[in-house]
Amino acid sequence: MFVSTYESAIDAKGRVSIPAPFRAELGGSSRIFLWQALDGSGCLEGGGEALMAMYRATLTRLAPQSDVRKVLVNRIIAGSADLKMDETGRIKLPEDLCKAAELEGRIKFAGNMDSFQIWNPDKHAAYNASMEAAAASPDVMAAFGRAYSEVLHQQGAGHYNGPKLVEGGEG
Amino acid sequence: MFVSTYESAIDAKGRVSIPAPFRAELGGSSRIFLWQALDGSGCLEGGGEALMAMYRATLTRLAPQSDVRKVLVNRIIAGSADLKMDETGRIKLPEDLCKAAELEGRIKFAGNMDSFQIWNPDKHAAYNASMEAAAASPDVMAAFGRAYSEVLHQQGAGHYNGPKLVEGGEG
DNA sequence: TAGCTGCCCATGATATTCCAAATTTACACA
DNA sequence: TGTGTAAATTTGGAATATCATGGGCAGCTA
Repeated sequence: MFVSTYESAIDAKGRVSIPAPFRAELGGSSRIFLWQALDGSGCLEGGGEALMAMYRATLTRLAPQSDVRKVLVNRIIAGSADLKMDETGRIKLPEDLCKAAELEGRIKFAGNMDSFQIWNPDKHAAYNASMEAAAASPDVMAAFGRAYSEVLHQQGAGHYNGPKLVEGGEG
Repeated sequence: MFVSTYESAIDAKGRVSIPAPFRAELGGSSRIFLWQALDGSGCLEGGGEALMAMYRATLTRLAPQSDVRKVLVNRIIAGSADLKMDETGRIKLPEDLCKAAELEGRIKFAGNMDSFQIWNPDKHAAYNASMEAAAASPDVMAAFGRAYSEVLHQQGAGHYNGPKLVEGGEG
């Protein structure tokens, strides 16, 4: 799982180092997909072959000529850059994606569970601030609590059954 | 899987280079099929032998004299150009398909999972814009979220059971 | 014979790979 | 707890390979 936030820099050639913990999450593959986040937040979203395989399976479930599928295929499949990390774990960010997300100089990598995000640092700070404010809302915590309970029931017949649930990965 | 979007040019002889990543996706075969997209979007759709084999199997499942089968055979089988890439990965676009899709000068190759599309750049930009607007719709994200959950459930029997869910493939 | 087509090579631009230095982080030992 | 050593990671830059594209030539077709 992609966790935590890291800062990195774009060098003169447009290359950026993927944070080492995120690289480990890619499972040895050096292929990375990047696209503009669908929510209009202005960041890029990215993942590896595993995520793209999941998305492919997801999109295949949607009706072939449906508007929803067309939109998602356009944004995620056609809209993705298909990149390859070099030996030292760097990728070259495509010009158009940099422009779309206003990336220049330094950038932020933010974990997003199955995927990660790439942010303009200023935008990320603003986003963080809005999230911090929203987190105080009782609705948020209530929804979280309900979902958490459901998962507990589903997994262990109502009881927590070990650290495996949250640790997730091997070393 | 055909992913990402690439730009290419039609040269004086009517030739276009297939983007190298798409060539790789054709699995060594130099045979390419091209036809007008069925959805009326005005682009061409194309693929290799693998896709055509899938289509053949699909069409064979339909009742022999059914209208549906006739229509699809007419559009996809009879309507296809059967092209061969040269040594440098180029094909010659047939006149009629160029005219139908208004291709001239520069064109766009857009990945479409199992197939790819060929677009007039202006039309593609307009299509992208409409897709981007539609992507913001809550309905689209909701449909995507539901389908994604279903895939997760299918793979993990409804509970989170470690990183396998996102690793998905072989190493 | 003229035009089209397929095949070949040349070339510039771009991207990828490789090498090496600098910085940071982790670890062991005092 | 502080310090030194080792490892890993992040950088910078250059060499190399790949790719898109233009043009030439021979053979086929009309």
